Amino acid sequence: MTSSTAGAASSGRRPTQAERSARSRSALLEAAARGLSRYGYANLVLEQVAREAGYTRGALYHQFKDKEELALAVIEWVDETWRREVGGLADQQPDPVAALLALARGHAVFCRRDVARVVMALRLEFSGQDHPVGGEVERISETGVKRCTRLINAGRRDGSIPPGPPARAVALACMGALEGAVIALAGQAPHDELLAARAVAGVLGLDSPPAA
Amino acid sequence: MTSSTAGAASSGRRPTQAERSARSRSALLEAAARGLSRYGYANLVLEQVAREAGYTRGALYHQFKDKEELALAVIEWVDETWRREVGGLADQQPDPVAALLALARGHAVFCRRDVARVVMALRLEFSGQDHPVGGEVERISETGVKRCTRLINAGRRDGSIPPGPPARAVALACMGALEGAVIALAGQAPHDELLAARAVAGVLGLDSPPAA
DNA sequence: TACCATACATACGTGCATGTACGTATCTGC
DNA sequence: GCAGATACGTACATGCACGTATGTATGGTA
Repeated sequence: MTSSTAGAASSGRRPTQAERSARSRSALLEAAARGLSRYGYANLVLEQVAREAGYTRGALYHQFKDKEELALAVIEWVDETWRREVGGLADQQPDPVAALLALARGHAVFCRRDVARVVMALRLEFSGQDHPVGGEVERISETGVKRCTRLINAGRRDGSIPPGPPARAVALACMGALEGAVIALAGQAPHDELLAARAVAGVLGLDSPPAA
Repeated sequence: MTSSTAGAASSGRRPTQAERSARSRSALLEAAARGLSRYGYANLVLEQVAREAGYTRGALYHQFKDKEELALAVIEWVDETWRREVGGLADQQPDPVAALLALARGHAVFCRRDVARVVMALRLEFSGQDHPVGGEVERISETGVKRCTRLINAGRRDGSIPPGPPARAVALACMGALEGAVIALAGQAPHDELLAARAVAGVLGLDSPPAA
């Protein structure tokens, strides 16, 4: 009965305290993500987060140093998930245009979860300040823009993307339009995918992409 | 010398108290708009608003009942300006597609001022709540979407816009992509106009619009 | 000039959310 | 089983920003 030392994730009758801790952390993280997406950072009330996860603020302050660290953990978690689910999708495309469109569609699907608006909400809330949370959001957004910029430059070299404004400006508009459209649609499947792809295609200066 | 009863807006030596009041109100309103755009509602500190306008909180609470009424006044002011500068531009276009593209370009130009993000910031902050401020923002956003929907339907009837997802979904994506792109570009003239127009054209399913 | 209303500044009270200190229960190594 | 650590709950203290009450000066009016 005490063989719950390792590997007994959901089968072991007695959960080890490491598992308990991880479960608590996950639950709190998910609740915080939902809360941040809905209310933003300033309006996020930690007691509500803890209650929604089935705990009290005591548990929260045991897992995270303070509100800021909680938010940073949420951001990192969302970013990791995004890179896995969306970034990977774009990486295995043959040409730049296909990668950009896959990125758009993947992001739309990714944002069907309520976690969608975390990044944009926090970016808006902290833009201009030099708050650590804002800085982190800015950082991961910047990597996205950079990736987009590289794809645009590649597409322009091989002729699949027409010339136009500086690649960085186009990339900024791309990501912005994508996020804006997806948030406005609020996960209205299945149109979100098509419309997201159309938005980025339009910004890139391409003609209407295939509806499939 | 006491002929400052009426019409002596900026010429009268002694400003009447109605003028003084109006000036104060304008200054406070403008500062509040900048603040809301930068920090959102919750993070907006009224003392900072008043100080930035050259007053104290006393003046602010003399002009506005409370924080909420101040925010509502800002929203109304921004909305009126938008309808005048952007809505009018779209109204005098001959066909629906031209109107939608004019709307995109006009919005981009409109958002070169820092007031740009007020609406989107507040909409994100209050989405899901039933706060009066959020309701008002929702209301004016809805009228924009409705206008866009009508234009899309008209364009589809006359064949200038291809069929696709429900007009309302397309309209939502249109406005979202437009706002997102413009915010991301942060007033980078002159590319913002072109890229905004491209974004909406893409969402509508049109081919690349003229670069002019 | 005397009086009142208005515009604005200052001072105070209050609520709410964060962070911390402390208490309690459950798990692990000996 | 027992001592230590770990997970979590409870209670308290602090700060910050809002809203209000009060004071003061300036403009309008008789």
